[in-house]
Amino acid sequence: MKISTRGRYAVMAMADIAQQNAQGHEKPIKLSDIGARQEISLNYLEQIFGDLRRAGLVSSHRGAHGGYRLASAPEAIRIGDVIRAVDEPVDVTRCGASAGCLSKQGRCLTHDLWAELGHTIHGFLNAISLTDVVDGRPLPTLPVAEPVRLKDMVTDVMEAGE
Amino acid sequence: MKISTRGRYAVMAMADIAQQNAQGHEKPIKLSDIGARQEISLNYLEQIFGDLRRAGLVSSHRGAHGGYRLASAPEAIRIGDVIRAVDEPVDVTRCGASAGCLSKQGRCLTHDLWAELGHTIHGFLNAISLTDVVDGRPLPTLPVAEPVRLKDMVTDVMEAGE
DNA sequence: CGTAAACTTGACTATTTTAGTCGGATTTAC
DNA sequence: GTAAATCCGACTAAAATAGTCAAGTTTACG
Repeated sequence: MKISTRGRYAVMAMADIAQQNAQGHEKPIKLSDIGARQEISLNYLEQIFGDLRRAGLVSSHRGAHGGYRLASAPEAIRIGDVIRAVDEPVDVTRCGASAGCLSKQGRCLTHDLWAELGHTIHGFLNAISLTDVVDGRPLPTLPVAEPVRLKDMVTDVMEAGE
Repeated sequence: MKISTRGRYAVMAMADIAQQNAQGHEKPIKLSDIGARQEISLNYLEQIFGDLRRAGLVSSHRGAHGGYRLASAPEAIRIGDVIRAVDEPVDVTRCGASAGCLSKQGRCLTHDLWAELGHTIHGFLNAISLTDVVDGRPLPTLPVAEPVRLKDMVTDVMEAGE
């Protein structure tokens, strides 16, 4: 249950571009500069930006004085878009409603749980734009109250993990 | 960005026990039965239940007619507890505020983002008990509206991933 | 007592995923 | 035409994942 460096680097790099270069018609940003600022290897960035370009999130300009630009305004690029572009499996469940996993009963009681967890993660990442990140805007918090139950009030078995 | 089978199996197995055996003083459930119902190898289950027992989530009874019981009422066992017990790194960020990653500025603009994502995932999983899962209760949804912006309304670049 | 049924432990292994690296090809500005 | 950049695909090392296996120990029951 962790995020890959690919996904992290992609978001860092996109935020870097947004920060250098707020609007779309500025000059393109070189990967070597991004790599220097964010401490990411150039070769690895090239690989990642291949995905970002194919996903339509950035446009490239080749040759001398080339580089990358955001393909849309940074307010319109959601973090979820970026992660999905580079980090293929954003699945949380692997039993994609296939044979044997009828969400009715018997096996796979937990099917809905994983599906809903996936929705929660996506919902969070889709609610945040590049601009939110570079401006350091307050991020949405999950306003779900933890279920308070008798047992919890008496013992509180472990300290809520974190 | 996916959940491990260890974590999934642990939740499935705990839900299985809760389902067989709603209250704490029933007879213990054998791993071989759980394995048969949930189609999980006995050897693997043994490994997983070692973690669950050490975390205090189940109690074991050895020997003939032995097996496992939930250590608490199923309403008091949160899914987050189960996953944390078997699936050590529930970290989303790996740059734990260490050198070079001052969340102020410059590098690691994204630090707060990953931290908050972690909180969101934990919050979701902590809000759900074993009982919720076995009873198929409606799960909490993230009530965060997706940010609607001009650009989105015009093009909607990709179809929101899923 | 002995035996079978269960948990307990720890070491071992194979597969997959991750996180890169490397070498070269192509495009473009000057 | 040359240097600066993106592009591309194959390759590799390390780590994590998903198990397996063999040998214990404890307990119920006859």
